[in-house]
Amino acid sequence: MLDVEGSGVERFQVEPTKIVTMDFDLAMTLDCGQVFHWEPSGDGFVGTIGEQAVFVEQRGDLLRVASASSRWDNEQGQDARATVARYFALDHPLREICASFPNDPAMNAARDFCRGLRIIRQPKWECLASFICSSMKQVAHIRQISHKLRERFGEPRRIRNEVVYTFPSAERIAASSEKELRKCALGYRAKNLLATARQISSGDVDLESPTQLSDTELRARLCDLPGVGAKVANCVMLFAYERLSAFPIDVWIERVLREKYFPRARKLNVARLRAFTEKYFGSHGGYAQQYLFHHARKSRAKTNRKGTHRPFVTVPRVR
DNA sequence: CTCCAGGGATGAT
DNA sequence: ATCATCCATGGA
Repeated sequence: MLDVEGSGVERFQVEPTKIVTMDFDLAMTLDCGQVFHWEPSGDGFVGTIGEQAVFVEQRGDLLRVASASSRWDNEQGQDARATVARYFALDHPLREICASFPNDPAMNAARDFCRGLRIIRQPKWECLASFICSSMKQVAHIRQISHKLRERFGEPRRIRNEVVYTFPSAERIAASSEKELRKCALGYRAKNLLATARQISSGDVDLESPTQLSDTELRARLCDLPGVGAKVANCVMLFAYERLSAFPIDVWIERVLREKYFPRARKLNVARLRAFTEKYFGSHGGYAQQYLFHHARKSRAKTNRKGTHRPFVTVPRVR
């Protein structure tokens, strides 16, 4: 396994600094299913932003930040605050964004529930790879896959007496094999992740260049990649390309749309739902989607499939 | 144990 | 163009 002590990479700690925030809820932002690798540490969280290991802790409107990285990665030193502020999109006008949401009961409930949730700016490859692995997986298991990929193929970073791992580059994944990837519980997704990594590492596809493409063109480019369909493409557009109108439709959102916006409707295929979401939720549809998603997931968790509360607590059977 | 999950690719109507 | 199946895996 990887030996942090003996890896030969010198590291240093940046002094903890503070960031003043407004309309930001760190825990909810990290727990809403848009990103999969942050872990609780003390009263905050540890994770990586690109190649940097980061600790973040929220106290009211204050964010305490500490970071560590390899020496040559961070010559400029104290820009951890700028890195964190950009990653968490603290510059998004959240008040205005929420005010732009449509005024209906489901949306209002979600907006109230998700106060302070921000759509973050993720590294493109990391986001793309994570969502290729997300197909037919629960959030908890995507987190497990992310962790295994990092542990096996990423680089260790020490932060606050803990070890976190960077997300492996496309080159590193491409140099792997389907067999190795399957050890990370990827199942049939291994083939897609490997094929996409190869297209990127070969230079055939550049994730950084298409930033000036239209949403439609960017979506088409992403859908050319193995394992990427409309849903995954929209997630990557929203979470990594800052296309805030992208509206991923997964099983949760489809359920919300059917129940809250089309109760008792026949002939409701995905195409019709898409037409509706694009005109109804507008230019910040991605934010609206994430609020609806998180609210549905967190409030449905304790109820059964019929949406009614369980009449009694189930007791584990003693064997 | 059973159910189902931030779907996509493929082949059948 | 729409619809049905299969694909692996493990958390709840």
